[in-house]
Amino acid sequence: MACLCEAMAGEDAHLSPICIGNLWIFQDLEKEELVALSRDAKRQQLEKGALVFRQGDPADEMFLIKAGRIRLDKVFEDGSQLTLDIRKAGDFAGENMFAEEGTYPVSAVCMEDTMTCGFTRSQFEQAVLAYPNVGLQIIKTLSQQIDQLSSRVGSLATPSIEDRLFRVLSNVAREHGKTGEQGHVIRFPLTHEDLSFLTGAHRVSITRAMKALKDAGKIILEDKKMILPQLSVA
Amino acid sequence: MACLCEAMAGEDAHLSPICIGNLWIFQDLEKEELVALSRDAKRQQLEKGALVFRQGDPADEMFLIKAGRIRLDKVFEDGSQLTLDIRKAGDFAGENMFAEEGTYPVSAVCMEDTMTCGFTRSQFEQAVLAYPNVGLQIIKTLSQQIDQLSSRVGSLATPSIEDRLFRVLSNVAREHGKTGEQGHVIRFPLTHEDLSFLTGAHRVSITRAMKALKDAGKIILEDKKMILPQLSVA
DNA sequence: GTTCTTGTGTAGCACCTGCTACAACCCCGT
DNA sequence: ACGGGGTTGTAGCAGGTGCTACACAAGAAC
Repeated sequence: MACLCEAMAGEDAHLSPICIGNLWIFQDLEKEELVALSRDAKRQQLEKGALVFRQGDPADEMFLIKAGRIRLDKVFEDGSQLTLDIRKAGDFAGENMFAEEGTYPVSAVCMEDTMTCGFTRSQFEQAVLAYPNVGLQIIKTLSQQIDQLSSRVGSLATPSIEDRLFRVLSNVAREHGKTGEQGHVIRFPLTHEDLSFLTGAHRVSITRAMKALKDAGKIILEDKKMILPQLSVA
Repeated sequence: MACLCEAMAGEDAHLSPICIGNLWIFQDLEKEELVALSRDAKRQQLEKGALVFRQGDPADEMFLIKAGRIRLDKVFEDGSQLTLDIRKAGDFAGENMFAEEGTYPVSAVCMEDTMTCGFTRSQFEQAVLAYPNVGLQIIKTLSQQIDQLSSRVGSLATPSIEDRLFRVLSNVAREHGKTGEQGHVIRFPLTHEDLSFLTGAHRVSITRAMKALKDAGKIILEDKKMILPQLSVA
């Protein structure tokens, strides 16, 4: 099935091969349904730094990331900020719309130029009711997210910043990294400030910990890439 | 509908009013279906300290907590231990069985004498396929869990133990507490060791932080209950 | 090139936390 | 009443972390 996104983005865009048309979640939908969903989906092109949605906004839409990378930031009552997750092309953002409450608990910030494909809650609910297997697929996806979040909770509970940082980097590498000869490789830049929001640690402490990890050989910096040699097994 | 659990547990048991028969998740099931599910469900009575399931065990069953309280513990590669969540009567445990992998990522420990009602993955999948709305309900539940976990990630990112502890207690109070005149009240005992596993902090640091919170008037200890006065609004 | 911005590295200090050790306490069963 | 196990509280020390301030490097904009 032809993907409308390609037509919109142009030929030069690096789109995720995953389109609503061939997305595994919708594998059981009938052709007419797919066409309908695909037609109604709202495409959006956003450049680096733009917000897909803002924490506190009413949540009635969910986004498939066609290209780019999105950071999920949460600001707490005391003003502290934290990055809960980083999503890549093929992932979702805004799945919180399933909950009844109706506001996004985080802000979605584009870390790169990004293209999204949006669906409303009602579109999804109709799809689930018509094709129960769609529901099962989503349930599995959400379960996996819970697993990831649990592991993230574990990372943050580590007292030592160095260990904490390494765990966070390992998670990022597993999610976004490609497995090279030397281990997992993170191919996009993460500033020390980014990492401080991911670990909940002070920026300067990150610099210290990074130096320690480099000296210990646990990470290798090349160009703008980061290599985690010890992660080859996991 | 009569609840088979009551017959099993006896009249004196303090059961959750929520039974598989009247559980909101299954509100749309036909009577025969309910009877079938209810009949096939495996009841289990466990005393304090017992394990419902163990981290690493193959996960093909999910448990509705009829009575009691269950702690979800995770042990990490480095040996450190952490309590990810506390579930009460009416909640689920083991929803990770939805993910494909097939092993529980945590251990479920009974904090009190507990009664559970177990369902297998296939039972659930059949129910979802037959009654799509069941799938929607589960999706919403899982979404809410993701929200909770996110807030937990935020709690653990706080550098100050005192703040971290207070956030953790607030979460527990919101989940398990009853709203009294003075604010939220936690009615079951939590040892400092329990709290250290919940916050990822040293036991002695918990004692220090508890003292500070008491002195600051943020928490009040009475008998075995804990009162959070400032949480009246949230 | 120059300037501005953003990111990185270093230094030093106050404070907090982890850790060990031990004392006091409470509850429970004998 | 008397132990005994588990829980809570106190003390002191070493080390790590947060924080501020500043110097330096890299890259973008002009």
